[in-house]
Amino acid sequence: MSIQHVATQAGVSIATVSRVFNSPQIVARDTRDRVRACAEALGYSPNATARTLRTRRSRTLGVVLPTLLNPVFAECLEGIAARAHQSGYAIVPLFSHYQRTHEADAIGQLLAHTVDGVILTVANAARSASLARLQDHALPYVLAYNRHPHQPCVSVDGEAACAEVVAWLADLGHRRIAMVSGTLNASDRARQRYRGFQRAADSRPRIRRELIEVPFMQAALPALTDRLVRPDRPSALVCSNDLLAVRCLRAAALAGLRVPQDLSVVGFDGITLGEDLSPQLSTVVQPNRAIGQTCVDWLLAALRERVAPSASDSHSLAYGIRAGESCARPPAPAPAPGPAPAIRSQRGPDRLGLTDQPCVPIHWR
Amino acid sequence: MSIQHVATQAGVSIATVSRVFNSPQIVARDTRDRVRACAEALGYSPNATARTLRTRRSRTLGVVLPTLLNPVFAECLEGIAARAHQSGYAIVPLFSHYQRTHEADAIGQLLAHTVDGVILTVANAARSASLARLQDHALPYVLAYNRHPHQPCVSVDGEAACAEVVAWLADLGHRRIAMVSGTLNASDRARQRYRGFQRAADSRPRIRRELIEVPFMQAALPALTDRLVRPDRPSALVCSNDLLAVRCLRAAALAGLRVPQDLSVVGFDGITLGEDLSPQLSTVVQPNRAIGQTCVDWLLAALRERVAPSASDSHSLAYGIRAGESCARPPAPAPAPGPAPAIRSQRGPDRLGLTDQPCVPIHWR
DNA sequence: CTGTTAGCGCTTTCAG
DNA sequence: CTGAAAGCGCTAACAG
Repeated sequence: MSIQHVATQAGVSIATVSRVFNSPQIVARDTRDRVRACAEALGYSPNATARTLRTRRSRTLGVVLPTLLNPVFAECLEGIAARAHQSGYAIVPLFSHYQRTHEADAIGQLLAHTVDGVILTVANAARSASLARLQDHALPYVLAYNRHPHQPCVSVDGEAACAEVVAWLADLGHRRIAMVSGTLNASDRARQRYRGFQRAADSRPRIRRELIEVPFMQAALPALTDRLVRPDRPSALVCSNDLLAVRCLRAAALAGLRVPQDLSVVGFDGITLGEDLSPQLSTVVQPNRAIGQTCVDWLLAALRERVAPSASDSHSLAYGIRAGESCARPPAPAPAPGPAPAIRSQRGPDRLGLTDQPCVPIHWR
Repeated sequence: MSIQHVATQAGVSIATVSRVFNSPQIVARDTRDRVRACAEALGYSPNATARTLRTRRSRTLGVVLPTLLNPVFAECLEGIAARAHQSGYAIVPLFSHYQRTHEADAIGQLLAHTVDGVILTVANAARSASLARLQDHALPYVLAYNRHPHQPCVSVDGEAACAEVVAWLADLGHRRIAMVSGTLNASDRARQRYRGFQRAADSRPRIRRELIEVPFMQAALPALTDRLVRPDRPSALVCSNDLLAVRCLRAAALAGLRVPQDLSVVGFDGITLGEDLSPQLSTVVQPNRAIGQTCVDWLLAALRERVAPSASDSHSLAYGIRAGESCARPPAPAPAPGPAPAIRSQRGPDRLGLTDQPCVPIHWR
């Protein structure tokens, strides 16, 4: 079923049929109607491949994300897919699993597929072979989640968000606060969040900060549990992502600690499932869907105007902080103001409980 | 950078260059090496679009899934993407959000894109306009998660799994068991699971079964909580999926019920996050990744052999049952054997706790 | 073993 | 307003 069939059927040339589909207004009313009727009757729709070959525009966007196993990226991809579909674009997603080689691979594939543009999240926006390659080929792209002054990025200010979280925990009375993160080396986003954590902690003299780096998600549970059973354990955990935060919740349960009475836990990402947990996860909420949609909109606008997205137009979207129920005052508050602390001594193993004092909301945006 | 450039550079015809990339063995060793060197030097890689137009094979697979917001489909898509990539195929995913019209839409897009085959999950495999359309166009397809005797499906026997779950709950002493499901009308998988639930419950005379149908995920929490505070509440909940199960856990907490002491909850899907919950979610584990991979393998094999995947070759993959920690004997066991039941009367609101009696594992596969 | 040639289905000048 | 014709980059006969 090609344009030729429709043309002969309608008694016109293929050029006319083409016009009917691409610039209907320049075709005479009745020929247009006739062609449309024939196309409809034959069930014809223009072949996207031929069109791409001819116009050198595929109406296809490449997407490179770390993994769908983290709901953050799944939500983002949903947003991308929805908006792209609305705009008549298809997407070709590839996953890097946080590995540079896969990242490079993916770019190669997309280049061969003549996608019109690329949305991607890289390990390190500062120096990425992938980005250089895209530039070489003059293929427009937008970074999602990464932040870098010289790259076009759609993201949230994770550094500020983490600083804010630390400030609130400090105000609640926490003195020993640990950041729980995946390998800092593997992700510039994780480093950014850690930087915010450091900055805020160091700006307050009485805070003792600590970094708990868990290289592999599998090994996280025992590592965390070990840390939490020691007497010098932190009273609050700031996690670099929600998946890690949920694991911390589990580790706390295994260590016999109640959240939030014995331990406060804050996540980062705002995955939907966190709202259903008990205690509900306190977390920094990123607008994942909006990040995806913004990337698409920006990229398509750039395509329309034939200019590459410029770093100076980068979007920093607003984040929110969900108070949740996993944060409260520390078990032994600072002696300064407030009622005298009651030391909790008997703590049954394998016990979890919601706070009986109302949770102090941290902040909403 | 086209085949022409490489050809002139290497001093051969474009046909030879093409051969070097498609059937290297029929090209003389040294011409082959020379061509390869030139291609490499020029950074040439064959244009996929032109190749598709010519060969009518795009090395692209269409994928239509309900949504990525459910980790089940995210995991499945990961599996699909990984295997497709391994085999040199790209994927074009589209999401139906459980709506027939979107499903049809998606098929239209994929048809225009000349994908080589389609992997999809439909609302109702028994009569689906989408499947009919694919057949009309002789586009090979495989269904994921759906089960139907006359369709090529890769799935798990949800009916048997649910029946098994009910049997074990009954053996634990549960008499009032409810199935919690999304709209049965919207999904043949949900209906299948419910059928297993019914069958198993009805085969045991003393079981009182009940269906709690929650049309919208948003409305689920109050509906469930309301049901759980009533004195005639079920002692066990069999949920049609893990997301719903997690919400049940939340509803139980809000209703002041401890899981599993006061209420047992079983999920379906085996999402990874369930393992980190406290109590760890008891659930039927589906091999989501393997389902995706199997779909790809089957479809590509069919493509290779130029035959459409046949219903008679459908794959029924093994499921597992994760014992977890969210199931135990009911609070007031049947009077027959065992110790006399202690009625729990004072139950503080907003309290959660892990079981203090060890959880009875249900089963592992 | 290699080159020539005819399209795949479509868009886009250029004439009329 | 419409048609003829020239390709987009590549593959696959068919000759040699």
